[in-house]
Amino acid sequence: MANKKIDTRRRILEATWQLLEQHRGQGVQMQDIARAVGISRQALYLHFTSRAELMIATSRYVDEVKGLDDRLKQFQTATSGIELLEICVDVWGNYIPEIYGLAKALISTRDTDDAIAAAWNSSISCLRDACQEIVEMLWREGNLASEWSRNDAVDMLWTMLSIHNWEYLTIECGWSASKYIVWMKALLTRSFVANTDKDNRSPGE
Amino acid sequence: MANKKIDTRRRILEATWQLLEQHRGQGVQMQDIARAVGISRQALYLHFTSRAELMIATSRYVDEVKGLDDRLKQFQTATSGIELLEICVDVWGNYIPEIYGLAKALISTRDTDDAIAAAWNSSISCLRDACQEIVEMLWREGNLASEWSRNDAVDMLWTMLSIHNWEYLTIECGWSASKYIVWMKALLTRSFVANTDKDNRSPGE
DNA sequence: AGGCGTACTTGACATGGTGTCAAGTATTTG
DNA sequence: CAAATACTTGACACCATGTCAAGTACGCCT
Repeated sequence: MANKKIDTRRRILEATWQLLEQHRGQGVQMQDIARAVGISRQALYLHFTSRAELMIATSRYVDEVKGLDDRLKQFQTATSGIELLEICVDVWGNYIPEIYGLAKALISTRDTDDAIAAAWNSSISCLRDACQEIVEMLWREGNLASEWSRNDAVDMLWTMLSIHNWEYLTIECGWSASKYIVWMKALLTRSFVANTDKDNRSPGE
Repeated sequence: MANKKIDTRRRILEATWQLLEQHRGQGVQMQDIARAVGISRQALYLHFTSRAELMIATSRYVDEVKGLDDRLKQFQTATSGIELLEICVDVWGNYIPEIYGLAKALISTRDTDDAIAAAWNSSISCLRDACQEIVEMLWREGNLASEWSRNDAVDMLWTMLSIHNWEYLTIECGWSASKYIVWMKALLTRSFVANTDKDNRSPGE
């Protein structure tokens, strides 16, 4: 069958992902990946020209399999900016644990590899888009907290949702993934939404 | 003079810091440091047993020279939790640009080197302490936004002030250091302080 | 069955940065 | 003068990535 090569390629991608997740993106060598697949180290280079390319391909593979894009489509069910914000934190907060290792590996090498930096940016651009949508919707409703310009709000919201912040809270502070979701929602709602609960401030201020 | 070695050591630390800042903590090799000092690469090992030790020593040197600890002593002038929070963001926001390169270098190697991880942690522990103080003071005044437990608030506040967030906003989003300070203050005040401006909620809820 | 191509193996070797070692040198100090 | 100090130089080991050449195992086609 002509598909043997394609099949091996897939097994490499799968193994790479698994290993990265298991080791939180650190200390995974070409050696280890080859061993996990059951082929020689050199054979990896028959499928990917370099470690960087393998990483990028893995990122694309995971995008396909896990589909953050698709998940964010749940957005279409939202009827308000606040709801949009909450769905986004839900989706994102549930997504991160599945790709954390890979993400960490990409992030730590992007400083030295432009191709990886580009791959990473394109892979999370949909999060940035989501932030934009949220801010836009809040603003249209007059619910964007008054002090924020729309651009600044997008920047800040996007920064708040960075994987690093998830890492600090869950790994360093020991929060569970669901605790992260609950409190990140609370923080973002307080920070970006003008009218919370009974609290009725005039948007003028 | 018996101080020649000590003097060289100081020049190495200074050069290391300079180079790290210039290159944002990336791609600085032992080679480059030696060249900057005007000694041979091997001579570095007469002063520091490894790259990691040099990094740690540099971190301590910068701590001494720049003294985040001391700067945070301005805290004693604060009369309210809100003021404390604002001073903290001021001090921290003005401090980060001076140590960003070094911090980035430490952060990126701490995953693989326990000694560096420990050094980094101890070096920013005073920030964590400051967060604790702020939350404590807000809470005593009844100004800690009601939904937060004190521990969770400290975790979240500390996360918000991470260097990564500064990096995202200034380097990726192009914000100036002072814009960071202004908006980070705005965000944190909105997020953690119960009574902003004319808004007078009972602290009970 | 014979021949061919694909997918892989094996061993060797280049590269680049870190770290070590031994021998040598220049300057200072008692 | 002699010994100690601070450094130089050249060589080499280590480790992960990446390359190369020669060999092998297997399926497929006629």
